[in-house]
Amino acid sequence: MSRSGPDLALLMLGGFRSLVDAATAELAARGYEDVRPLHDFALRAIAAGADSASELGRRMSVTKQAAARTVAVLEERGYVERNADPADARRMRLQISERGVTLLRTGEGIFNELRKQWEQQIGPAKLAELESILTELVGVQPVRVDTPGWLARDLGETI
Amino acid sequence: MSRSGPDLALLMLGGFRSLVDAATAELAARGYEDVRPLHDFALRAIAAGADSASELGRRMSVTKQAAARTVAVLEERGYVERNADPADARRMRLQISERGVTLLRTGEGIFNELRKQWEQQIGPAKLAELESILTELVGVQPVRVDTPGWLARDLGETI
DNA sequence: AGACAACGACAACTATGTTGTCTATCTTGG
DNA sequence: CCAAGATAGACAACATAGTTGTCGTTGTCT
Repeated sequence: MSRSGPDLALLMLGGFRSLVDAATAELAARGYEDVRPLHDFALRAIAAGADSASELGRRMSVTKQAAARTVAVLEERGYVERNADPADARRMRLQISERGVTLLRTGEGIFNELRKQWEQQIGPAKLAELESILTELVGVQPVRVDTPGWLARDLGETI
Repeated sequence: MSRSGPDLALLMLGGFRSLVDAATAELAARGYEDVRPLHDFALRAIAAGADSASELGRRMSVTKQAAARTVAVLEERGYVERNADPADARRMRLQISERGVTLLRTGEGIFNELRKQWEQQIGPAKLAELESILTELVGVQPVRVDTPGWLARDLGETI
């Protein structure tokens, strides 16, 4: 009780990490060893309509150069495809590959399983309350995921 | 309602970022422009008893080399002092400087203010509930802060 | 005394970000 | 209808984290 401000921040970081670490480890176990959380977020942004590197950069609040490099990695690993845009010769249209789609589905499934585990741990009412309070505080606007670094690391091994 | 697993993770990330971004910006405004969240965490670990680079590395779940570099930065910026340990010639004893102490105090105050803002926004009962639920889920064990990258970035400018 | 462990330093590498510059291409307004 | 400006993507240089591996010095323990 009477927790301090810093503790509150750390609690939320802990919750986030707890989920993301577990999800990353599980993804690795299912054969997606080359995926970092950052890649998942980028892929989601592409799925949500960021169909060019520059646009992806905007959505992730990152420079287009950084976005282009993330795209290059994703392409190299077979999660997205880049095709020339027939309507605009400057652009390379991004498309999620089949492998990318199954990755997204798998990731979503894993997160949902983790959420279910939490639900069993504390009960549906409390989980709903947690989500409701967080939503009230953080808002419903999309969270910025311009989150380089540890989000980008392979956390599975370090546990 | 019926939020998904990924959303839950993002909500907690959002909450954490919201606090940390605001705190970093406020610290910068108060004259601590060269401080990243990572530095604050490291300083707290040193204050909590990590009095050598290797020990700091252990506490932050990071290699001693990485810890030594963080220490070097903190020393360069005047937040910690390194003195030869009279009892062990291999070690450099870490001590938080006066400036470091005031930084820690200031940071703590800012986080507490932010927490108070949240309290006013949603009411003390809900905040207590939030903390209680998170504690139940995340546990009381210290959260690992081996969090390179965006935690280390100067988030104040990018808002 | 000798074997082993630990501290801190150095070097090389990875991953992600940034700014700045450049070319090619689109768009728009006089 | 063409010149000026905006935008897409690429390249290069650099910053800030992290990692592994190696090494010399110093403690510790049998």
